[in-house]
Amino acid sequence: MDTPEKATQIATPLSKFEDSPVFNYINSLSPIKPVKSIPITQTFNSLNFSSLPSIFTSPHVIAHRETRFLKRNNCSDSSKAGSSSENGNKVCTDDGVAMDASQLYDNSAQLQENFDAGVSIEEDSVEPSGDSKFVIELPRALKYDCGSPGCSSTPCSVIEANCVSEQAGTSASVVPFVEKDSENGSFEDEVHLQGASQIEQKKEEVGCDWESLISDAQDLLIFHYPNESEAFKGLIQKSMDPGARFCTSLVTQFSQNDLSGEPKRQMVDSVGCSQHHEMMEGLSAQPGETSELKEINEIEDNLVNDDLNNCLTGNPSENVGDDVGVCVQAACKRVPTLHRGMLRRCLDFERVARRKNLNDGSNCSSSIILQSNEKIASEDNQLETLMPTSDSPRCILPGIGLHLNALTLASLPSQDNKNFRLEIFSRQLSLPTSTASIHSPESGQEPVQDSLTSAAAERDMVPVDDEVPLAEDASQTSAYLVGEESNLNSPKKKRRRMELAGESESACKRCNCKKSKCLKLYCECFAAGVYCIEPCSCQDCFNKPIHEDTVLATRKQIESRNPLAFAPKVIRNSDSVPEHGLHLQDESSKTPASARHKRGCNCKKSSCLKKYCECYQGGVGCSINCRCEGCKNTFGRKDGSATIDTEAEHEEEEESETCEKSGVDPILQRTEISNNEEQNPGSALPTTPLQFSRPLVQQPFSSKFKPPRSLLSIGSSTAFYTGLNYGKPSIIRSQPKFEKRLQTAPEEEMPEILRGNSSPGSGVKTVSPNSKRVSPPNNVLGASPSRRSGRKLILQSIPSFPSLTPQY
DNA sequence: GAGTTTGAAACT
DNA sequence: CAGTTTCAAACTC
Repeated sequence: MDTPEKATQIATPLSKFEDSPVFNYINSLSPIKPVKSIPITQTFNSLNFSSLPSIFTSPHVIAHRETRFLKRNNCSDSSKAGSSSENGNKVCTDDGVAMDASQLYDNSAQLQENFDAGVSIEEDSVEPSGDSKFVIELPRALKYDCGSPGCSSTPCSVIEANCVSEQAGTSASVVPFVEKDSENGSFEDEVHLQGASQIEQKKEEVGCDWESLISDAQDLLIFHYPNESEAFKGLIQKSMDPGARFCTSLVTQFSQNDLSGEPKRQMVDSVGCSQHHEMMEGLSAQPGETSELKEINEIEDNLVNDDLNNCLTGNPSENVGDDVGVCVQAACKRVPTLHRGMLRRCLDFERVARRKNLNDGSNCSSSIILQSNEKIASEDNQLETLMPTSDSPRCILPGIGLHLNALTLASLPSQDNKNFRLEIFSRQLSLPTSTASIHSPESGQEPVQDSLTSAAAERDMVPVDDEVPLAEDASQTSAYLVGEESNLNSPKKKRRRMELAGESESACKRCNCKKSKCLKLYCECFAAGVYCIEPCSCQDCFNKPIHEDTVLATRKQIESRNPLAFAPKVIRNSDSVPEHGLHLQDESSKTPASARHKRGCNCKKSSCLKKYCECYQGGVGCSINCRCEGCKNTFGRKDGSATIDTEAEHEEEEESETCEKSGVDPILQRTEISNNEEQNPGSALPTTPLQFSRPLVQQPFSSKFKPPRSLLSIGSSTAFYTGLNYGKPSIIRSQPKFEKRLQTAPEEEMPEILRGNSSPGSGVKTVSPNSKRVSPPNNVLGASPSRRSGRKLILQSIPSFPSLTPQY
């Protein structure tokens, strides 16, 4: 490439310099004899050998990056900036879809090519255009992969990145790219404006195409995943081929496969994008390809997705930025805000968490999903921190569901964290867990199935819930939606999905902060560990990916003040160990609710009957920790009047009524349902029968629970707690059945855990209100216990865990 | 949609 | 640690 020339050029000056009188003089002063430039030249040569453009580019990229950030900030602050980023994400997602389609071909080689192509595309975009954003990320990834000692192989990182992109749903991970792209594309965007506008029109017409795309992609993935896994393996093994081009891969696929049926269609999707793009730009495309594609497109009238595909696929050969820009616009409209926002939101935090978790290893089958997530993180140059998937032996170790706080505290067991993350991701991200799982290279079927199962489980859950639009996290909803998509293509379902999405979105965290800049716990988004998104009507919001540093710093600060600040406010009984004591469950079962508010409320006028009351809002009864006056909490009164099981049941009934309004109850109902499902794993999940056992188990913790809005700390940190550990805040009740069965084993473990982790004091009731904050240690501990609870479920499914948990 | 109420969070 | 202030959600009209 260019490197050799550059090297020579560089070398030349050096040699001249050596010959210069000044140099000689300096040499004379120094006792050390200068070595001639040859070695230096060699160095460059060596670099040349590596010849990874990424290496050279990366520095530039990095340099640009700073600039990019500045730009971002400028743009991002405006609400639109976020949209652009989102769009970008979508674009990436679309690409991912295209990739998936290509994967369907079952040709691992093709898949590899695709991956390579995807990588190359980014590189290409970098070199020619010099567009900072898009380029930046990949180069870095490459760089890290190649250079970082920890990284076993570049391919992995690359693969991860690809996977991320592939996960159409996971757009969140892609976000960084998107933003970059959007920025880069400014120039190009203008050029393509017309095309974009056209696309937008198409989008409007198409309506749900995006979803259909996703669903289609999922379906394909599901069916073909085995191949994919193989392909992934191959990819992993295979070293990156920077030179490979996406177009090439597409062409190859096309030529290789005279595709029939779906494969063709997929091809069309993937290829069509580039084609379409070219056509729009008036660029010359490969003739044969174009014609064929057109035909295909015609055949498939419904593939309005072309727009998306185009955007998604992006024309590698051409400026990515253009495609991105166009796609972004198009994608924006298509993609439900939920997905976008959620994805982005969560991802960033995740990423942060990852950063903090340097130790995360990831090879376990379960980790597969994590890898995908990590890939996402890597996009933002997180690769540095990321450990090679293969490295970590820890997979076995029981992870602690961490919330960001926990992450900071210590290196966490990779697996659990990953799992949690995955779950979180699945929730948060519109992308179904299945997507993520698909990408896992090593996981082979298992991971996929797991993810699928989880998704399926969610689906199952959802259907039940369907009728009851619960206040769910948008993330959950999104995940659910995704899951649905995979299986359900019927228009009704889609509509429902859409509706749900809308509802979920409404349920999704939104803030209206005006003075806090969304950097205080006043802000629900911030408190939940989630970035603010479009739906938020906040002012001067700093809780955006752009201000990641600020957000993190603020979080740290707040955490330093109150380690539990970002912990879920409501803790399940089992999870709540720190406060109530794990053993208490039996005893605690007598308490009004299985869950309790972390700190307790301080209500004086609301009688704990309104959402002003955090306990009530969380769907939990008041406890000793509460300092409320005139408590009438329907979920359980402070005095314990409601504590009895029978009462609890009544309350549940009442709650169901109440909750319908509040939106909390539905969750509970769901949980119950989920429990039933868990009991009968096979019943619900059609997709992956075998793996149900695991997913089912896990799901309860992760995905199934749809904590009440306030409770649901969607954010990574909180999300971890909420969803995984403490998770189920509102769910708490649902647990009764679930817990009772599951806990039999778990609870046994719990005591040990408590002993090991929690201070003796925590054992029973950390009643004192003050203790609320005292818990920091507990929190940490609590996190682990909560994990266990989560683990518990997992453990049942997985034999190995039990042994591990006791250790704690 | 504006205004009020409420209680958590933040501050002193 | 207690008291006060600030803040934004929840609620009411």
